[in-house]
Amino acid sequence: MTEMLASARQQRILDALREREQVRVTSLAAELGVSEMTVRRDLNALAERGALVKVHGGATLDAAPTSSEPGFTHKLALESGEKQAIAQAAVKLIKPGMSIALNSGTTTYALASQCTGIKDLTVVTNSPRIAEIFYAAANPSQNIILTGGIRTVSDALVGPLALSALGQLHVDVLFLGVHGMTSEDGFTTPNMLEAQTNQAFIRAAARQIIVADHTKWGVTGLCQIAPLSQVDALITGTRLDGEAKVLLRQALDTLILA
Amino acid sequence: MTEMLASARQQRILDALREREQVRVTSLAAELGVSEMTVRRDLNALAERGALVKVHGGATLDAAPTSSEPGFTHKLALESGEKQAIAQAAVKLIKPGMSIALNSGTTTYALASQCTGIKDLTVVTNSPRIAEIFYAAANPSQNIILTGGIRTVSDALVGPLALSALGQLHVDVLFLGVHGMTSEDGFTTPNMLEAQTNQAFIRAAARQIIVADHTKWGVTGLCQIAPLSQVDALITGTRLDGEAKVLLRQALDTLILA
DNA sequence: TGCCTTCTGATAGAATTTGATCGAAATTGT
DNA sequence: ACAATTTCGATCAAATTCTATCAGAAGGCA
Repeated sequence: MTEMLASARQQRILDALREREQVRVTSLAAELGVSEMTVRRDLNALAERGALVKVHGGATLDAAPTSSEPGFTHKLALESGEKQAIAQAAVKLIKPGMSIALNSGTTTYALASQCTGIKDLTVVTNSPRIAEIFYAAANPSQNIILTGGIRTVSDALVGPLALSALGQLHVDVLFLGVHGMTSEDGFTTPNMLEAQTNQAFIRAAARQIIVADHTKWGVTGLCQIAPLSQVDALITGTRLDGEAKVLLRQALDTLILA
Repeated sequence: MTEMLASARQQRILDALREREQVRVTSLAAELGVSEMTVRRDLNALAERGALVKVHGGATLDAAPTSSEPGFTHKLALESGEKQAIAQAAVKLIKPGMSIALNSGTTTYALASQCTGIKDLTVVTNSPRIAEIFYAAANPSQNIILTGGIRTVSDALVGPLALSALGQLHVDVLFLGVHGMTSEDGFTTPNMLEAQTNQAFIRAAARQIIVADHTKWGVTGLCQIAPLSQVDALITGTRLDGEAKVLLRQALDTLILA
């Protein structure tokens, strides 16, 4: 049997790995007809490039089960009638020439996809996906600013860079999506870094408008973004429960039911 | 057997390559009835054109074992053999645990798509599309930092936010794609804001490595990023003309021909 | 024919790859 | 916890491959 090129041998190791999840040095040496030392060197080379992970006796694919991230599907945001209604109510508040901010979230995503036609709009967002909507629309009169930072699983850029960026910016209106809201705990989110970033959003905006469907009421996330009274308005769905309406009207200047 | 034209011989090498995926110098020399030296020269010529990638002992169509992973490979940047070879040479310089920076560009994009498997890698980039490669790969040991800013048509985030972000960061190695390079004008780009951002990239990195295919030599863009001497190394294709090699070897510590 | 350019082959030294060996380290069984 | 077994990494020598360089062969042109 003719000898095999080193690169081909490494390719076969990866193929075997994908098929078997796990390979042993001894069996690879036998299968490939080379010494164990050579197999070890190949595994080292591949591991150095991150193509596999070495374990005692062989190698395995980078386990990384990547716990099913809830994700963020295009549909999810746009299929919901309530989110669409909220977005429609919100977009009426946006006029040409304004500057707005949108944090990452499915409701703000729905709002963004209704804003691409507005002239002379400046948009600040920490969501690459929301930014992508505007990039794709390529409206030359619009100015899209992405905050930078590290991305969370829910597509939000957070961390020092995001905070630093938001500290340098001021917008007319912020539309903020949240994960939960209650009378006692205010607006909350499950991610501490996102909460911090959202607080920076609030400081950067002259007016704060929360956009949240009715299912968010009564939910408390890990970390508070702000008490109810700290924002100017809330846009939510008509299905919101009656008691909640009363409590929200007390705490907020404006409650819009879409 | 009548002798064969050089071009016909190279064509037969390509045919054999398409059929077998891999060819070795010794067997080609025997099959074609020429010396190994001639085969090597043919392989070099074909590699310069990007038609194949040389490996020890022979050549392959696409030697990057990592690129065999099915998935998110945007053809546009990845189809060029020369860019692939440059990316392949560059990725060898990246070790697990390092922090790297990638500016926006097709060559850095090709490099990024070969880096998704490297463990404990921190990546700073101003390209949403490069960031997206890493987001999609979702390697939990990797840390992806997007600089923020305003996006140019060439997918680069620029402006005050980008500069501010890069001013706060320090990475081990920068891989910088450029639009042009000449002896007199150094590395250049047609966009002034990108030039400014790229300068910030250079300041943020302990080592600067330019990645550019041979077509960039002799081209001068609107705005200078840096003189040749300001960077540590250049990775380019072997097709680079001889005089350029001399000039670059004078100006740079390291010239890598991939 | 004589000269020049291009291609090819040969050679030598450098670089890479491979296999073997051996002590160190890790795993397993008791 | 201890010993036996297996596996790992470092090192050296051999083999293979690569690059650089020189010399000869083939073809074009005056």
